[in-house]
Amino acid sequence: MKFTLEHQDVETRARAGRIETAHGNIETPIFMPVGTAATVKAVHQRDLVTDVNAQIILGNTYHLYLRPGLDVLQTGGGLHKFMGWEKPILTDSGGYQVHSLKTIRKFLNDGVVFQSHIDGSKHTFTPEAVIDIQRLIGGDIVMAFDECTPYPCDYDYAAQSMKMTHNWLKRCITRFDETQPMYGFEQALFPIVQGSTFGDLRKISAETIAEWGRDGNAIGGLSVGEPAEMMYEITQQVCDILPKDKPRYLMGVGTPINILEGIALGVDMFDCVMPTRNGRNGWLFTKNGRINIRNEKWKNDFSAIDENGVSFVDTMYSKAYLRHLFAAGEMLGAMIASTHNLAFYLWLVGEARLRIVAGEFAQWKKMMVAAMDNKI
RNA sequence: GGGGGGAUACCAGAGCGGUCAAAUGGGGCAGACUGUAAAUCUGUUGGCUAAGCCUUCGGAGGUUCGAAUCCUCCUCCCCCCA
Repeated sequence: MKFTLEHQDVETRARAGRIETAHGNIETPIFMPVGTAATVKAVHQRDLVTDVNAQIILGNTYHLYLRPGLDVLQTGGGLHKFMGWEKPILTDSGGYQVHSLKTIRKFLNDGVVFQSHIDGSKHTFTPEAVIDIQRLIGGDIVMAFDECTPYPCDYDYAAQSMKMTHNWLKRCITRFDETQPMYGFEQALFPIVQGSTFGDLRKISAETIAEWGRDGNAIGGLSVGEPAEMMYEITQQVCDILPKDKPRYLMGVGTPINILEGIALGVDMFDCVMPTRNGRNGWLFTKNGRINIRNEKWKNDFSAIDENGVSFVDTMYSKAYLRHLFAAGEMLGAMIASTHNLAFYLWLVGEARLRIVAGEFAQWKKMMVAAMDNKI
């Protein structure tokens, strides 16, 4: 994997770059649709390419390990082949499940045991196992095993958790470097900065992660409920420590405004379930703010879903029609909304890139944040 | 012609003397959602000058301290037998 920094904004820390992978290039800043279980929910792989303009998507170690399982994935030739997706894939390690499945997991001395949310069976995830699984899944970028700490989080817990994540990282790197990819193309391992909301811990963690000199670096443990300003503050602090010549990935972020702010702080990669999950729940993101398409006010509004939208669904269907689909519980509603939201997110980061290159990012960002910061 | 059952809020449907402005679903309205245990979850759903009051359980009258609940008549629906 190779990262080239192409433009550095002068007014902000924003940058434009290019990541080269075996499955094609990624122009940064980029948003990566989340496809946990070998599907970006409610969106065809074809539409992700032709309409959403996705350049890379996510998969999830924990979920894919449980279903379809490693045998199927290996026999199917890895995740790309299995799901019919030829562009890059990043797999999350299961570190987020350590956080979100806290009621059905326990820490062990050398990892975590999960009780499957599907059938209750027990499965042990060590750093080594997580690397082995990600080798088998075959993502272009794989993530180190970490604990995504909750918010709020007391200092002692955060410090201890950070130490554990650093320890796990060392073991992940050892395992990664002593094993080979299984499908004939290169994989890259990204470590993850933790430290919760504590500046001194974040500093230690960012420096520790930077020293490993991996192909890219991630910031985890944010967007878990803390105020946005706190998230920005930590992101800035960490970005200033992480190497400039490697991509920076802010995990799990966020709203369109979060993403613009993140770009301004020097983040290159983002992912979030919001465009798809909120889309399935009737929430649309637009340049002028967000709308809840289920609201009665759209009942007789036959105007395009998004007159200025870049997706084919935006002008093909009306608000009244989309509202009807949600009211009727028709699955096409979720598909249209998800496609729209993802296309908007990808447009947003693509436009940000153009503005960075043109030297007008700061001004454009200010205008966009003001325009999007409301409910229509 | 004879016998029986029933009418409850937007819909369906509990309740069968006071603890009933009335269970529960559905529908309606609104909200939440940030490395996906989510096509999920939550709130709300008679009115008002709102810790109280007013009008509601097919219609009219009655019994009772008190009626959606008991009685009488009326209207309308459904089932069974001829």
